[in-house]
Amino acid sequence: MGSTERRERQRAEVRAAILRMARDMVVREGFEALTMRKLAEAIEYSPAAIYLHFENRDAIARALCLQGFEELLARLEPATREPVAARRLRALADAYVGFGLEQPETYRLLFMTDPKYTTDIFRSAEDAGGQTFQVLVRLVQDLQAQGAVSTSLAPLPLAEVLWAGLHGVVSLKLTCPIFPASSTDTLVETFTALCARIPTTP
Amino acid sequence: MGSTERRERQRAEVRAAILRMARDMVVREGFEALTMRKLAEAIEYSPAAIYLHFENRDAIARALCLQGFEELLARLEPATREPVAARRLRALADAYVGFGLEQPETYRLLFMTDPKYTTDIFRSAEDAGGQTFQVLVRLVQDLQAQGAVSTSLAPLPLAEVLWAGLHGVVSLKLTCPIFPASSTDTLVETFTALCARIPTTP
DNA sequence: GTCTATAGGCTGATAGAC
DNA sequence: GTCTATCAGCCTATAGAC
Repeated sequence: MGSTERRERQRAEVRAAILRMARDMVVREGFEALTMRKLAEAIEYSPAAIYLHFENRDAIARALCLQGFEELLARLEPATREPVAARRLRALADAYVGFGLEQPETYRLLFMTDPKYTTDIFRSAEDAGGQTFQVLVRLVQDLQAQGAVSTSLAPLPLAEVLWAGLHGVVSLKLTCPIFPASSTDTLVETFTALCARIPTTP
Repeated sequence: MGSTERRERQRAEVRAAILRMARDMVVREGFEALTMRKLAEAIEYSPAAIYLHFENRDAIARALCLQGFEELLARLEPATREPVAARRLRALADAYVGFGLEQPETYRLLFMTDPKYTTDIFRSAEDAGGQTFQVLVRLVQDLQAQGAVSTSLAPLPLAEVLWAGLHGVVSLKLTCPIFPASSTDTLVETFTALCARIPTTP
């Protein structure tokens, strides 16, 4: 009797379809434009059907955030393998900013919409938020070990400031298309240069 | 016959009352919660009356942005008078971040809501946005002249990165109350230390 | 100028039939 | 499980009476 399994599978498929479509809609039109009705219509179900898989709209947002953050992590991953800290800084910065600008609406949902969602990412500790932050802490420690950053500054706030700086560049570019007149590349270049000077090889 | 003047005055008073109440509501509950109905009720007029003074909700938002940005400018002004560039950097940073955290909903409206509003601030060139930016450019030039920032970086992108960094700190603190675990003061301290080393008096 | 009334939409969420 | 129908509310904006 594999009928329970089949039902489970079908159920999971509907859930996945809801999420896939929700993601599409958010990417295209932003989270505000994601309504239960439009979502239902898009997957060709009635609005009520969605509530069998998600408690409410917030639950969908949370699932999308989790997914979005995993995409961000995946995007950063290759850069984490660069051994020279100063180069790793630049690679991570490029990857982070690239993600934000290429997926503006996802980025907005993750970091610029509701404190609730953003907080969730960082509260689920060891996964999403914590992992990414650890990447930055390690980077800062290596930068200091390799003489690119003053050791008189504490690594934790340094890593936080690093994140804040990148977030500032991304979010300003997103909410104010005309202000930072410099290209994204120039901004990242300038920011990373400020953060870490290239160590003089002795 | 001063009756036209009286009418003009009354008209201006109603307009001012609308803006005052709108500001209050935004400060208390955020821009999203500002609706024409609630606004009308609060000033004890009918919704239709508001449309005699403002074309639509967006026009109110623009007026509030202008006002908010002037408040920000006023808040920065004292710091601009500090002659030692490194100290001015710190004073400006404190003032900027202080404004953002004390008036979170105003800050959100100015810089984190709709690109349209934020863009307006910077397009009206010589006033609001441009003025503030000039303050930062002058700061960077002085920092370079006083040996606190490398002259190998261009002043314009440097000033933009400075703004982005401060914006990053404020907006992360606003949208993610738990993430930057460090205190605002520590973050600003760390950020300004990264931006400018204290020049060694020769 | 200010009102009432209303058009013409939208929303999240749920009860109850099948 | 899925639907239809609907509740109960919100919104911006405007027409037309006073």
